[in-house]
Amino acid sequence: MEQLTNAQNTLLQAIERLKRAMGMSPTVQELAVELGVKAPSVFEGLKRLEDKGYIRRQARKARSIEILHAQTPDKTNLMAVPVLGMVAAGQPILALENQIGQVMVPDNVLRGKCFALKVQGDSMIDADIFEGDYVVVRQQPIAENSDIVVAMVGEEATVKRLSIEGEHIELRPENQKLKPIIIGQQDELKIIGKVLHVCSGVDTEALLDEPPRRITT
Amino acid sequence: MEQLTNAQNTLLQAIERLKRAMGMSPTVQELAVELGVKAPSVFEGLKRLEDKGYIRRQARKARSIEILHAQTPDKTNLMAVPVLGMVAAGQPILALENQIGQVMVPDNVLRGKCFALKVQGDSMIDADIFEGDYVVVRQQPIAENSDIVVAMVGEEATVKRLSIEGEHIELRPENQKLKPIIIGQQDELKIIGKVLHVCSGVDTEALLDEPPRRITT
DNA sequence: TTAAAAACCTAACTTATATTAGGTTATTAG
DNA sequence: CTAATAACCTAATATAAGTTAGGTTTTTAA
Repeated sequence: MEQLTNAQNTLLQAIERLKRAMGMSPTVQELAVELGVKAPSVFEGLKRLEDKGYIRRQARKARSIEILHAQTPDKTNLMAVPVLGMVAAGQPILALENQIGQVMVPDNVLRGKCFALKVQGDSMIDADIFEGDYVVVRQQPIAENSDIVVAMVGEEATVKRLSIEGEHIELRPENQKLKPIIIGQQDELKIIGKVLHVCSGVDTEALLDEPPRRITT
Repeated sequence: MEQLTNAQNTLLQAIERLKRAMGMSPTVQELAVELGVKAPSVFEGLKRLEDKGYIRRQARKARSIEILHAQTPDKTNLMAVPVLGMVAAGQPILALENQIGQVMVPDNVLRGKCFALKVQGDSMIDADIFEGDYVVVRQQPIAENSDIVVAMVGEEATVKRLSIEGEHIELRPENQKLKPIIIGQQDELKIIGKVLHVCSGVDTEALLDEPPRRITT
């Protein structure tokens, strides 16, 4: 990979900085302001960075800079969340209570009192929630229309998308093949909480077959 | 939070879908194509979504839609990476070998053979690497200019930014207060690997003070 | 059933963003 | 020292993206 000049280095770092700060790729002009130069200079610099393979972009598209070789690695902040049991995503099976483990969750998704449940069944696969995944749930007694919730229907816990249309309440699976659970006036529905995040089953096998070699450069 | 109409719901879902697929917020026109309608219709829909508090945007800015209430939660895929020891980010202190634990890392950052090291010292704080953090390292004997690397200088392991200018090699701290380590011709420098990611120290205290209440809705 | 709101359209228009042209001034490598 | 490249500029231009105006049709709620 080809060397970067000073100015190119500064530019690449500015892209990373702004991207982090704004949560989106900066525009050419935003970079120009940040660096105290004019837009065409930035544009030229971007072409060089692209030639050298550090970034990729889509011609004429706004905010389309993709960083291929970040100068500074990203950071993840994980928090442990207790796993309180299983929850059926297909046929409702089991209930909650008693901690059976922990999952790690990026801390920025957590809000309020959270816990996790291991998913059984395949009724939410279109929402990318699969058997063995963990749903991170914010404990709350009320939910809104179209929230994905964990709810008790009678004695069984389930994950579904909540649909409230006036008086008519349904728990809808996210799976073409399955039918909604319609909640009648006399059915007992308890909202346990709202699903904030999904963690896929953890693969604990070591990535490292051999110990790190030490080779002089 | 106010109810969404059908069309608004479809729009919000399309925003989420495109955002995931493209890695950036879609434009009004891209949404129009996706939904098979014209741009002004989308624009109108966006205003409604904003009024109802589901999204936020910056007037006239391209790709500035921020989702405040996602319809479908994000997913994290974590993998366990073995922690092989400590590494000084200030004064080089200790070496590697022998697994002392594991850290969880989002799987998309991993490439090749990876392991983790716990960081000591504060020489890389400007790169957001703090004492107690874990650096995720890709094992490789060669690195490029401006990579953040783990390297052995004599018998000590350290994390620094590698600077190669022709024959002149330096290990530069990312901390205004500290000086670079200059590598002479006879100094022994072994590159252990490149830092791909940083994980902050894990907070294991439970988030849940009380067990989930069950309150009927 | 009827009025209001939502959802859509076409046709501009404005602003933002990317890009080109053509030049000057540093910097770098031989 | 000199030629080449990089880094910058001003001035325009082209295209993308967002927005407005004014209308029709569909849906929703009273």
